[in-house]
Amino acid sequence: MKRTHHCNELRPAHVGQTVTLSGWVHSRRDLGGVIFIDIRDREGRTQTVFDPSDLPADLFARAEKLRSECVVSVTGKVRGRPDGTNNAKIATGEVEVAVTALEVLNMADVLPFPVDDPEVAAKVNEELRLKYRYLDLRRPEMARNLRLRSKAAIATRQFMDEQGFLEVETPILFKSTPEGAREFLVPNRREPGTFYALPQSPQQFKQILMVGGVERYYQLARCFRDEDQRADRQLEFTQVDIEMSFIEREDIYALIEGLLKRVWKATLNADVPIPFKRLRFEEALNRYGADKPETRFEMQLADFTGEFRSSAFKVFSGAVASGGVVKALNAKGLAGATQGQIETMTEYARSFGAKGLAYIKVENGEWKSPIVKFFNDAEKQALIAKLGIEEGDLILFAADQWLNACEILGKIRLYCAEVLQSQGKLTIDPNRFDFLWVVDFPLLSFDKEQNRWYSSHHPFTAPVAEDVPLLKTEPKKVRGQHYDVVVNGVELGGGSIRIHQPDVQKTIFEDVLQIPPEETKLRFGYMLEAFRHGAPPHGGIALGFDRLCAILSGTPSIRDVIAFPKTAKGVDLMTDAPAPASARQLRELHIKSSDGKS
RNA sequence: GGGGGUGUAGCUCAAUUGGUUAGAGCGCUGCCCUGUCACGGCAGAGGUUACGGGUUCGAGCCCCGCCACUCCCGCCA
Repeated sequence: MKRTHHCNELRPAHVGQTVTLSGWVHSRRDLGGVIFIDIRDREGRTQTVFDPSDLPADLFARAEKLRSECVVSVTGKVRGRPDGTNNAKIATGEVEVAVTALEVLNMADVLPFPVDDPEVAAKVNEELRLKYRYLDLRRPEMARNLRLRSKAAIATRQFMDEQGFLEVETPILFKSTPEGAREFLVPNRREPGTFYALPQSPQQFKQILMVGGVERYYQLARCFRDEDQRADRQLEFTQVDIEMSFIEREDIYALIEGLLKRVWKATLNADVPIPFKRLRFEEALNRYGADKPETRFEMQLADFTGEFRSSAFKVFSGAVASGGVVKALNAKGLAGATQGQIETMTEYARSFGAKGLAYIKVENGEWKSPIVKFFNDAEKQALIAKLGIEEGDLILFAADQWLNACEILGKIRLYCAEVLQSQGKLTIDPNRFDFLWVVDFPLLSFDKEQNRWYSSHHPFTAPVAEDVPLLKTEPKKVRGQHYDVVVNGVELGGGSIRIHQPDVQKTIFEDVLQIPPEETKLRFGYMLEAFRHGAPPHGGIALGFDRLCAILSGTPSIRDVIAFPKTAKGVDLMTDAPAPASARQLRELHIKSSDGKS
């Protein structure tokens, strides 16, 4: 037998038993006469003792040769530690195993980076961690993340099963639907010049499943998007994909609240209060400057459009005159912001097309600002009243079209919070989870360059029933039956009630989105046809499972909750994928590469 | 596609204004050590300063190029 107990199991109650532990050499302390070796497995670690007075010389000699991360199996007797030598840092710290037999299952080369010291290991260059991912995964932090992810997946499946959902797998080899994210194409060997595409999401299949009478579908679905990556975006990722028939928005809210409550309980033993708050899209932008508001701190935006409509400060009154708004934010206690910090904020504003960033520093009872000389008393009083201006505050302004002004200050709000946190002036409890729904999104957005409307979410989103008459007259005012679930400023997922009437869907495609009928037929014909054969009303949602796990694990990067993630350029540093294909493979696939490499 | 950051020993980092032989801790190797758990002590090895150019009497440091990683914008229906 290679193991009788795992390495986080032995307690004083086991004293006297003969046990066998298997695992990795976590650390070795060779005192010359006696050697202590901590054996580590995925559960924890246990100290073993090699005492030469009890051991054959050759066994002791082999123990002397062990080094970090060798794989061993040791047998010995559990005993209590001598007085004063307990180790309170580990769960097995009251006992040790007096070794009588050692089997070296495998030696290990010297490590490229340490895995035993959490503080050092956490700082190791990620490039190195990814190249030697198998070592990285041995670190307790990473092992914990994988375990958390597994627990979250199991809790999801149990909950969805209890709620009567069927897990249905949908194809990975799908058809290109050239709208939305760039897709990965897979050449078809059987017919030159034709391609599959990997799905960006199972969206169309899950709707078809509703037409197929499944009624309640879910899947932990792998999705693929060939877009540039971020800390929270990978080329391939997993979403909890859900679709239900005969429901309204409220049913989805209740389902997801129940699901997230279950997942948080199962993984962190945390109690998530439900129901979640709800914020209208417009309100989220007006108050937090984002459609995924971070609500764990206040610092809300205020509106001064009315107050500055006829201001002597032309930047503000001019913005209002051209249909824009004036918004402001009070970063309490940030009057001491450095020039560099102000510059960073100004860059945020510029990246949204603003010319600059107006601000007021309130220091020594004075308003220090290049613009305050343009303000009259009424304007100043309005600022004081609405923003609660006090000594030490930093006031920041955005004057622009509504969405832009909100988003500029939204970005700056988050940046200010970061700075205030680093200065110890703002504390955000890392164990606090602020869930909320963002609702009442506009169904459509206008693309100025192409002079046409496009779907804010996707073209299958149903309009709010009472807004349907506005579709052809005032598209801007039509609200979609769309909803996003947000936690701590992270968009965890989104979904909608779908259009199930073929005529409404056709109107959206052809009249509103102005996709030519023949193209509609080519791209979505099978869906429209399916909807003509008895499509139930339905709706659904997709949750970003990697993001969910990252939140649970308390890490900002989803790479830390994916066993084998890719770099920003889409490279797997361990396997070196992607790699050139052989000439023979290309020939079979009827592919000619134009880069000259193959 | 664009902007910012990083790259020095196996790992984490330092190196004054451009100035001697590029240092430290950990790790590694050897020796010593019977109660350590960040074991301790002594000694030692280990460097194309990512890479390619340039300026200079002299470059880890300045300039140009390039590569990798990373953060952000664009993009992500």
